[in-house]
Amino acid sequence: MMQDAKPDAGPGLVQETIGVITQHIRAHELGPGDKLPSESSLAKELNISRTVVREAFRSLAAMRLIDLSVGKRAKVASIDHGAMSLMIEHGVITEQINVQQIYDVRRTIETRTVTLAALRRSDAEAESIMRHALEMQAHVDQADLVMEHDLAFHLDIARASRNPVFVVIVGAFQGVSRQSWPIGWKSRAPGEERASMIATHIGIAEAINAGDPQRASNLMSAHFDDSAKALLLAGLT
Amino acid sequence: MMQDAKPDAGPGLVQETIGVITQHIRAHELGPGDKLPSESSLAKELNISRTVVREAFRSLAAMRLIDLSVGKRAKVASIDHGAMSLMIEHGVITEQINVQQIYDVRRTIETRTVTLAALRRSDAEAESIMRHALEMQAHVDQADLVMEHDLAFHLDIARASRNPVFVVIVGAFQGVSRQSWPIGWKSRAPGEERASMIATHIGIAEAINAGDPQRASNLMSAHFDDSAKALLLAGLT
DNA sequence: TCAATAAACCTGTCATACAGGTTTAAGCTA
DNA sequence: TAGCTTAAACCTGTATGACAGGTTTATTGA
Repeated sequence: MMQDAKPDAGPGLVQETIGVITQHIRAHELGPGDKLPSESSLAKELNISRTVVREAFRSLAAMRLIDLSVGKRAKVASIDHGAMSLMIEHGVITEQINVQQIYDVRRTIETRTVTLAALRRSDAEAESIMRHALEMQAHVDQADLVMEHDLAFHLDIARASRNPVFVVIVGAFQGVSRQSWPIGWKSRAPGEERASMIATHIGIAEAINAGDPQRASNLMSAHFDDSAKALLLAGLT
Repeated sequence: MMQDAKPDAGPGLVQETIGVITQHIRAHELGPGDKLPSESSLAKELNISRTVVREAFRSLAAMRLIDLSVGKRAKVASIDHGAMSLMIEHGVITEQINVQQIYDVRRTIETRTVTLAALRRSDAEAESIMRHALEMQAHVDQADLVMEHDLAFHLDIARASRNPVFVVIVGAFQGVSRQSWPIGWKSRAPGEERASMIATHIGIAEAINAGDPQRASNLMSAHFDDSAKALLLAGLT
């Protein structure tokens, strides 16, 4: 099926094996859910040890290109933001990225997703988005609930954009957002300021429901201006 | 230093070990270049086999959170688009993402990077961007050269935005762009159409150099409209 | 003091083994 | 013969031990 991997010192056997596997997916036009060869069969075929194949599989699983589970064969995976989440978190932890930069990216992406959502959303999507906004309002006293519905709100909007790349990117930022969110929340005074922040979410949901991309986009942009400012006031560079 | 990993069947030893290592980076505030414990010492410390530690290291290396090299200890890595490139490519190959969707994301991101570049670029950056545009013009007969300078042009603009997240995202799309670029190029008639496409790049470079974010952004947006249309005409969904 | 050399350490790969989980095949029953 | 049960075959997760190089550290000799 596939040729032997050359015993090349350069990239390393594992790296080459990763290449062989991705090539295999390409060549056989595998899609999500399709099964890959077993570790042992690959090892025999490529004349390498199972150790190497395993490390290649692990690498691909780390990038979420394949799914592993015990006893069963590896499967081609659906796209998912898990790996990208970790990368972003790592960038923040090692101080290569700061929170303001993330908010700039989020604003850029999400003013687009909200525009597309207003144009393309299904009725069910519009309703789900609105529901999250209303839940935020209903539980304004429970920060954790507000946060979860806030995150779900933004992710649902990305989904309604019908572009999976936006979904992945928005999802990828949720990990770090979970950490900075409480800071922004605390920096807003209970009462007026918090209510206004939630009102903006409801306004966005209404604009999406009304199919008004311009208004949705303006509100989203204002929301991010506001959030970035709140974090800045709280001392988050 | 760290506690034993519980023999939990749930996430698996490797997954847990990945957690331990990222926690270690966090706890010790390690930055890019800092060294991690050796495989054997980690294995002994966590009472697990070196096999497990190795697979955890490989996973982190696949996500580009750490760098491995033979003989030397693993180091914390700088952010880099390698893993995200593979993820995107995988999404395209498995038909979970199409080229038009990628162009929408690129347009969204790059109308922002070009705006920031016009505001923040150093003189050296403005010059480098312009140079790539001029090289495209100078080698209009050699498609591969035009493409490489085109890609470098866009990446340099992202760098000039001074936001590493944009750089990673733009870089991540270059892999797939390399595959669709020739299609778009061929769909443009030699002479007028190709010259006009390159002229747009020069116009963008000029706008960045002139510090005119509005014009830069408009030109970039027009460029992506044009490119997406060219690919559509060539039959690329 | 400094440079050459040896020792200690480290990663990459291999072979083997075994405990479970999963799929497949065989066999048995009705 | 159809359907269910059970055993065999297969597969992944983890452990152990081994050895070839590459790298760092310590030693030694001038």
